[in-house]
Parts: sequence; C-alpha cells; structure tokens
Amino acid sequence: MDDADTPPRRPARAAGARAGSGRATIASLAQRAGVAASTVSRALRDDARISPEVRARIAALAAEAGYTPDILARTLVLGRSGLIGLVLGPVENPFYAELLQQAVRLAAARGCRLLLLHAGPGPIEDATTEALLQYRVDGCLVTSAELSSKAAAICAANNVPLVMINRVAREHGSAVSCDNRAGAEALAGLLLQAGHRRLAVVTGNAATSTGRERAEGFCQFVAAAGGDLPLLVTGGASHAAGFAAGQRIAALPAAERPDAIFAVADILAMGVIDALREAGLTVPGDVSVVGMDGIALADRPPYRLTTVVQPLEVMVARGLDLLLAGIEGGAGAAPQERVLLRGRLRLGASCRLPESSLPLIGSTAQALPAAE
Amino acid sequence: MDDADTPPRRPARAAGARAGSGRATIASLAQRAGVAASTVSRALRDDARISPEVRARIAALAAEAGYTPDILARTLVLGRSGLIGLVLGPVENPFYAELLQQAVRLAAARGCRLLLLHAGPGPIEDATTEALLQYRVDGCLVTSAELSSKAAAICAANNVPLVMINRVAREHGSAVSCDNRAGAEALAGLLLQAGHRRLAVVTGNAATSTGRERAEGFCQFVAAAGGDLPLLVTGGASHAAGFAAGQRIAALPAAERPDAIFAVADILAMGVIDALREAGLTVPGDVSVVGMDGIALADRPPYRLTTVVQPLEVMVARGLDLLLAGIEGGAGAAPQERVLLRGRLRLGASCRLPESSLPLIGSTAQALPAAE
DNA sequence: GTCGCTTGTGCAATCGTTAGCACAGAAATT
DNA sequence: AATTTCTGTGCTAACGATTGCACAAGCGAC
Repeated sequence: MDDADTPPRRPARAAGARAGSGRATIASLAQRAGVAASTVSRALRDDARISPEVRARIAALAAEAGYTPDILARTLVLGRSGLIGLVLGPVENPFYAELLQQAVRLAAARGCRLLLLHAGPGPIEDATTEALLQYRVDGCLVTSAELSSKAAAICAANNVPLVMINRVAREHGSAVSCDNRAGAEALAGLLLQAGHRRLAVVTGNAATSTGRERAEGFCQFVAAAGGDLPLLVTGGASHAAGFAAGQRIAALPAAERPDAIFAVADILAMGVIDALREAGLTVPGDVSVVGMDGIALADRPPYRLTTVVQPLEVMVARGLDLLLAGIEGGAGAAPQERVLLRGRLRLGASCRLPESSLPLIGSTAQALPAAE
Repeated sequence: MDDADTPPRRPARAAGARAGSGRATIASLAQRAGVAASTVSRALRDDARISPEVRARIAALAAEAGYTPDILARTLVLGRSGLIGLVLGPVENPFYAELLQQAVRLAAARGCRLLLLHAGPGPIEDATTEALLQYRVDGCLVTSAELSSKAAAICAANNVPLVMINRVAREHGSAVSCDNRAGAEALAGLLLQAGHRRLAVVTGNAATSTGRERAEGFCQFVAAAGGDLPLLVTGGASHAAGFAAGQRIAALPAAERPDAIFAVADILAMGVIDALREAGLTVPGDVSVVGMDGIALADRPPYRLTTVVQPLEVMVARGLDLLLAGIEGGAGAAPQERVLLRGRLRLGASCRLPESSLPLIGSTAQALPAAE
C-alpha cells in the first residue's frame, strides 16, 4: 500500500511506548497539551517566558498524569545527577549509624540522594570506585579511613569533590570533624582535676586520624600539665576491642593499674567498662572511664558515660554544604577547607567528679561551650 | 568570513566537550579508533560479530583512556538502572546496621548499587517516594515497617518490585524473614524446660509484623504447653524502651514478678537486662532473659544473651535474588513470594539452662538445626 | 561467473530532557 | 502607518549509549 507512509519502522518500540504509557514524559504531556516539548519543559521549570495560562494548564496536566521528571535523562544534559556517593565507616560503631541517619535526612533536605558505595570496615573495592563515575556522582562523602588513594585519585581526576566527615583529608578534599584535640584536652583536664594521676588511653584504629588526634591531644595535655605519660593500650573500633583492652588493664597489678582511662571512642569505652566490671572492678569507684563521640547507647545505663558529644547534625550539614559548594563551584574552584567543630562535654556517671564543685573553672582546658 | 563554514554554532558546548576530554566516551573512543560508535559499543560488550582484532584494539584503547560506561545514558536506552532503593528501618537498632552492611556487599556482588531512600524511624517523605521514580530504581528493598501505603502503591503502579526483609509485605511485594514464630517457640520451649512458669513478653513496635509474630508465637506455644499466659509488657525498638519495660517489671512485687522474660528484639533485651540489674536483680539468677535477632553486641559481656540468630546474610541474599528475579521477569511476572528462614538458637548466659542435660529433647519445639 | 551466505561495520533512530536560536504575532515607538 | 521591540512558542541539536537494519567484502558452490 502506502509504503511511503510507514516511517515508524520499529513496532517493538511503538509497543514499548504504549506499555510505557504508565509513565508520563515531557513528550506525552506536550502531545496532550498540544504544545512543543520544549514548552512543557520550560513551563515545568517555571520559566518566565511561558505565559501564565499555558504554565498553569501544563502544571495541571502534569499533576493529573503524575508526571515526574526523569533525573537520569536530565543528568545527561545538565551534567549533575543529584547523587552523592557515601562511603560509610565501620557500622559496628553506632556512631556511624547515627551519622547515616543524619546524612540521609539532610541530603534529602538539600535535594540530593545518597548512593551507598561502601559500608563497613575494609577498603572499598575497585568495582565500587567505578560506580562512582558510572553513576556520575556529584560528590562524595567519606567517613571511612580506608578510602584508597586510588579512589581518591579517581575523584580528583574527575573533579568529584570529596568531603571527609570525622576524618582528615589525606590527599585532596575538604574535611569536617569535631575538634578532637580540644575534646580530648577537656577530658584530660576533667580527669586531672578529679585527682586522677595514673592515666591510660585506649587507642583506636591506627589508620584513623580521629583516634590519633584524640590520643595525642590527651597525652600532650597531660604532659603539659606535668602529669606522667598515660599508659597506651591498643584498642580498635569495636566493643570487642575495648573489652580486650579493658581485660588487659584489669589484669595489671593494682599498683600499676591506671585509675582513669580515656577510650578514644564511646564504643571502645563501653567495652572497657564491661571488662573492668567483669574483672570485679567498679566504675567509677576503682577506675574512671571517659569516652568520646556521644553515641546514644553510651549515655544510658549501665554506662552513663562521660564523653564529648560530637555535634553530629551540624557536622553532616556542614559537610554537605561544603560538598555542594564544591559542586557548584565546578572544578577545584573551592579551596580545600578544614572545618573543626567544638564538641560538648557531657558529664555522666562513669568517672569521678572534680573535688571542686565548680567544674573545670581554672582548668587549662576552657570549658567547652555548647557545640557550635 | 565563511559563514557557511560554521556549523558548530555552540561554542559553549564545544568548550564543554574540551573540558570533558577528561572523560572518555564511546564517541571519543570511536574517533580515536577510527571506527563507528556502534562498533565500539559492541566491541566493549563482547559482541561476537566484531572481529577479534578490532575488539582487542578497542579494549586496549578503552583501558588506556580509562573509559567507563555512563550507566545513566545506558539506563535511558535499556530501562534498567542497576539501582536498588533501600528503605532502612530504625538504625538505632544495630540489627539494621548489620543488615545495611550485608546489603551493600551483596548488592555490589550482583552488580547493583543501593540508593539510600530512607533511614531511621518514621514514614518516608513524599519527596523520597518521588526519587524512587526519578532515578528509575529497578527495585526496592524495605526493612522499615513504615513504608507508607502510598509509596507501596506508587511502586505497584510503576512495576517496581518490592521486597521486604524482616517484615511481611502488606500490600504487594515479596518478603523474606526469619521464621519468627518458630524462633519464639524455641525460646519458649527453652524457658519452660528450664522450669520457668511465670513468663513475660516485652513487645515491640505495634506496627511491625516481626514483633507481633514473635510475641504471638511465644504466647501461643506457652498456652499450648498448658502454661499461664505470659505478662505482656509494652516495649518498642530501642534500648531505652527495653530499659523502661525492665524497670516496670522490676518494680512489681516479687510474688508477681516474672522469672523469665522474652524481649522480641535483642536491643530490647539488653535494655531489660540493664534495668533489672540496676534494680538489684540478677540475670539469670533472679530472672532469665532471652531475646531474638542475634546482634553482635548482645553476644558480648555483660549480656551474653540467649537468642535466636537471624540468618542475616542469607536473608539479604535471598531478598536481593527475589528482587532481581522480579526485575528480570518484568511486570508482575514473578508471583509474590514469602520466604521464611530458620533462625539458629544461640545459648548465652542470660537465662537458666534446662535441668536436663540434653537440651530440648522431647520438647514440643523441635530443636532448630543450624540455619539453612 | 554470478548467486547466496557469512562476517564485520556503519548509519540512524531512540531513550527523556534541556537550551540555543528562529520566528510568529502583539505592543510600543517613530 | 511602518518599523522596531518584546513575548511566547516551536524546531532542532545535543547529552552517551544501544540496536535494528543496511551494506560491503570475502568465500565456497552451483
């Protein structure tokens, strides 16, 4: 018949289009509205050049059809996906679970979604690093110490901004963290003021800057105050590691045993306390224990841990804002930045209180004001 | 000058292409290889029709240029994004943190990435539901009880397969969970055999099927065994909720106080134990406490909780496989399925052991074999 | 020596969205 | 009244990848 009249030579596609009628597209809206696709696009984006009536009509049509823009197609044109890669640290530490929750919430508030690249201990796999490019991630939020330098290099090469939270940036990228040093100093001051002299530090994973800063800050403060160097006990990043450290401490002869312990993370401190108590020691009677992070679980019985609470929400918010600024600014426009936020001292029942009823007054460590 | 010779009328684009030289595309590879883009595409996908030499040459070129396909562009054509939406339950329960870790790992092993839609308590926001469509999520993994029926309807309307893990499907979608009833029965049998007669159940969030099933399974088993109806104590999904329940129980006059407690989640059981001990009661001396989930923290001192361990890894793996099957099968091809996996009883030190040295023999609850 | 078959490539359309430019008609200016 | 501004819209070319079809060789067979 009219062979010239059969340009749609892809019946399969046509069928697909029919089946796809479930999903409204700009083209389908344009057809129903009797206007061009570009007009629909502009109307939906509130372009001032489109007349109010047309805009309203298209908006109504879109709402009726349940139209939702396809971000993937948009990304192809605009180059921005709205996706933020998340590399999450060891989730056996509840701190990261809390961080996760904030990150999801705050990212959503900024119109972004999180692409979960990695969770847990260990370095991220190569395939995962590829995903970062494949999905055109706009930026990357990292809370793991294990971001391989290869992955970092790939981000750098592709202008993917990188922001570390609770970690310092090793190669490139900005970082947001709690003022670990100041927090550790405040705790050291607290313990010294309470009369403790034989101190110990349960360290974290050697690879994490956070743990190192805390341990160093604590020791240096003690040294500056003229105290003896604290006993260093190897810890880790889990309750089990803290427990093991606590067992070793409890096994020391009473004369050598420290009377106050700073564990560089709350989850560690919980393990330490459990080990001490299992060994028959009381906390804070025989030994004071303090931690740092401010996880919810440590604030409850039977720990009621004295700690420095990280301003988690603010940290995540600032991290996201830095990331978005880096994304906006294009290339390496935004200079790499390091943000330090003050933590808030939370007094629990896991350590002896200073004899003075005025806590911390006169201490070298300034009293920490409420975070922010 | 030669106006006719200026077809590239988009200098901005051209500049963008130059800047984008950092990213290799099929087109750029094709140009360098001196072949058509389609040839490159086929060569990289190992299409048999491309000659081995060309294929090798292009593969070498791609590797050299660090080419990575743009999944977003591919999605536009193929309709599959490789993205799986994740709606995560209350992460204050470490169980979900462990689940998260498994989900990321196993999804990556299957070539999928997780788009984090929601984490934490509360229902998911409408904007989040939209993201599900906007990013063309292939399927959705849900561990929250709070997936709004609206969100479920949207998934159904758009043929997005839905799989619940640790939850039953309310409206549509498949579900993978532990055999909560069988697990609870095993625990009930254990407690009865240990001679306990005054039992209590600390319940979960009323909205979660998991908690209900466990409580019901426990009570019905006890009733069938001729025991008194357990005391029901309102719990929740957190350590705090368990603690509050424990306090209420501890406050009962000794004559009315249960001598064994089943908390429907480990995190709850931990709270219960802490409250009992704070009230001066010993566990398991005065009261036996058992939980269910198998979280790592509960297996450690000072809890050493007797519990039923959920086969988490298998659960997530099966969930993902169901999801992928649903994605493969297209529309609602795959029938909705409910998978129940047996948990594994883990004997801790939080409850009295049966007098008989042969545990559970002759009990109505069959001994639970190792999961799967 | 042409036919038909296999094998390897290229062309062009398509997915859904955006944006540069052209262009129509109305309003404002000379 | 004729020309210059605006205002709205439409056309079309991208973004990057995939794929149906067309087409050019190469080769054995009749």
